[in-house]
Amino acid sequence: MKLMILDGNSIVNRAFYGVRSLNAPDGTPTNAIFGFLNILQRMLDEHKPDAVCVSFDRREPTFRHRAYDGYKAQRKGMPEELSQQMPLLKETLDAMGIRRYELAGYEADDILGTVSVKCAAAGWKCVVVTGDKDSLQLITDTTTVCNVKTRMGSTETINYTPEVFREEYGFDPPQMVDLKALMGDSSDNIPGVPGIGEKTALELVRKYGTVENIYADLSALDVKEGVRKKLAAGEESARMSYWLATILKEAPMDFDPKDNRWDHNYTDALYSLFKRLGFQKFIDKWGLTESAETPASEKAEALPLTAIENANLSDVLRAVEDAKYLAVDIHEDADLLEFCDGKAVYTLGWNLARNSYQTLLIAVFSPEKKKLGHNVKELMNTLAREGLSREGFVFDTALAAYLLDANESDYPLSRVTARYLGTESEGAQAIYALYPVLDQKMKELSMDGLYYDIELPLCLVLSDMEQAGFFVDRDALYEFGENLNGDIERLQESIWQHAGHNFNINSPKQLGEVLFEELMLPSGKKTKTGWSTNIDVLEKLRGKHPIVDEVLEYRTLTKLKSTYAEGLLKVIGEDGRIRSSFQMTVTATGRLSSTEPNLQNIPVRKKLGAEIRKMFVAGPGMVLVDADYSQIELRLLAHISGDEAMREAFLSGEDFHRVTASKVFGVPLAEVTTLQRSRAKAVNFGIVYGISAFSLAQDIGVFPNEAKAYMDAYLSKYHGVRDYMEKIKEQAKRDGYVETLFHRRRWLPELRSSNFNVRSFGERVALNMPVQGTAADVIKLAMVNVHRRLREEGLQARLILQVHDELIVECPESEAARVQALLEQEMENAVHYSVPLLAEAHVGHSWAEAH
DNA sequence: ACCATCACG
DNA sequence: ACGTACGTGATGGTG
Repeated sequence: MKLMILDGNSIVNRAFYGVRSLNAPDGTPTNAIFGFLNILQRMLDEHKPDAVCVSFDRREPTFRHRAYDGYKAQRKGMPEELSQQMPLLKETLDAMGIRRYELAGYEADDILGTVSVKCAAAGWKCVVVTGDKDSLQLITDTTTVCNVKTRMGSTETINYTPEVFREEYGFDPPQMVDLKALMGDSSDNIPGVPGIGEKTALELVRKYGTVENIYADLSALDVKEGVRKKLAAGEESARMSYWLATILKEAPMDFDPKDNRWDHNYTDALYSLFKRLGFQKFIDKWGLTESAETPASEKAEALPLTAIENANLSDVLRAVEDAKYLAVDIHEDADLLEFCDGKAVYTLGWNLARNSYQTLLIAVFSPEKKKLGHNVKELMNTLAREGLSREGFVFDTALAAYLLDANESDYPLSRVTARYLGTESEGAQAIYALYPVLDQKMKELSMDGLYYDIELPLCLVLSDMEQAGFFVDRDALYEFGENLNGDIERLQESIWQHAGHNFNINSPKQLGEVLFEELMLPSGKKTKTGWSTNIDVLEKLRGKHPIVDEVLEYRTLTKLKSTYAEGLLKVIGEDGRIRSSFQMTVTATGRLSSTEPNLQNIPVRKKLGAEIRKMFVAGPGMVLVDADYSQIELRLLAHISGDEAMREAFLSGEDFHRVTASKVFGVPLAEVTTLQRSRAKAVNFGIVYGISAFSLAQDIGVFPNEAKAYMDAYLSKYHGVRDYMEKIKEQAKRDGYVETLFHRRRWLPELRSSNFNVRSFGERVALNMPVQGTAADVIKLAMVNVHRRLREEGLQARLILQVHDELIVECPESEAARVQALLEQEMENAVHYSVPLLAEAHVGHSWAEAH
């Protein structure tokens, strides 16, 4: 027999921070309950226990508080959003028939300890489910501890048996107490020994076993003097911590595992409770049915479904005519057209619709008819292929969901409804129901301007760009690829010769073996799944062996051959144009991305690669106009931070990297050397990314202390930037998100991580996102304005590509000068900030020429 | 499916 | 003491 006990407080906390923003239809937050149930379900599936129960902390002080004033003194109360979910969670467990245990004066941990011992006495196995490491001390042959981690939305578990524990820690489970006694635990306010961190504590426990042994004879320990001193000074604290960290196994409670037997014995109340919470997912999954007492008003309202094929067409047309707005859903793969006017859902096969229902389609997709969609840009592409109008879209539910949380990997309708309606539904009715909810949220978060004036109008701009495509000189590209063959083969032969045998040079594994084991090249240190052979490593090996240069060149050439020559040739259309797809809901910062193919990473930095851009050309009789922003991110940083020195540098019109170099190196502007300028440039970029001195050093090839001196000089000259860096991190920690000047938001769950690296990453993102994101907002706005003006002014010019700070327009030669001016004007005047934005446009027949 | 690598801003 | 720059996508190798 097996009993599973969950550490209620610990799991609900994990759930709260792991699942964001979920509300019941009445607005009550439900994310913690939802997450808890997901974890519970997973644990039930995984462990298949015969009995289940949950332990909770109580508010009253415990025996530990009474004995030690500092204990959890600084424990923060739960966030309001979580504490209001606790009674509902308990109600849910009651309705599920799962027992709860709480004990005044004791913690949930003590209940876990006591229950695990009572299970053992009764001959039961016990599984303790918790998100904390403390309970690992309870592991025995009959008690396993299942540690639950939520990592950015997904849940991972580790089942600790005594063997697994020993493997990871190098000592036995009860010694967890000794470890905590030495290292302490800041979240529980267990002090440990001042000055002793995790590393040292682990080492001590592995070597000496217990606190008792360590203090039996301090002088006999084989440790550094400093450690011995800290141990001596901290003895009292260590003994107190030992006691605080020890989980009690004989809390005064009546407990018999038999009383907790559970086999999906839900009560009637569960259905109506889940209805109230909007947990349709669990109602469906667990096959819950309505009990007699559920009020009729709470039933889900499925609108009547009309199959248009069998209906009176004039009735349908009248409904379309009368509708204030229509939610529209097209699935070409499933051959389905569906729309909803709030009163009924109408369906029709898409192929049938496009072949035999033109009148209806024209009515539904007339520019005047207000429409809602999910992924409107895709919908527009479908309509464009049918020659239908793409105007009149007033809402895109996927786009709104992306603005509300840009961290999701994608936004299927079912996920969006689950999150914002609490019911997992799909189709036109779901889109219709989402509209008022998401529109309201846009306004609440002040995103309505960004949403309605930029993102939504951008759908049509991007749809046009995707339709247009970029003309490519197919023959030249083919020849370029073929011309690489000779060199690639020559390099391959020579590399094999050096190695003394044939091997796959494209395999980092095989290459690593050749370089570092056979040729015994030095400093093959970087490892993860083997030797690292990336460009940084190889650059350092230059000159040590002729094979190195050859491998680097081989890599360059094969990259060009496979990704660019062969890769692009595969996707050139019959008309000689390449049509990329621009993704609006992918990046966390608000940038676009480009796929199938990616036209935002066409080579330019190296000479040979840049050849490729000569093959991206204007169509016959046309030219390209290419405009890019000059240092838009640094200009925005100057504006956002309000740094006076940085603003002045831009206003002066001088070369900004040169000015920076002059400040950092303390030399007159005219005396700045090329090297100084390039280092200052690296610092400028690094600052935008939230760099460390170490990485800057790595980047520019100086010692870290020198890099640090540069950064210190930089931040003292641009002290507004330093203040901004502090301020934004503070704000991000307080609010849990950062935003752009247009209120585009990025949530930063990383800042709450207990992992140093994850947290540091969150801080760098907090610095970078407002800058990178605002630049994305600005160019998107410029695109919308450019697109509108080109049409208003009756030009044939068309936007065909955006590369983050660059726009490319294709137009008849006769329009070139006008388009050039128009682009510069719209890009520079998209916004007016305290630092001017500069854009420069060039005309040419190829991308290389116009850039 | 995941990693390593490398192309871009 | 940690481990070392933000944001993407395509490719080839590997298990």
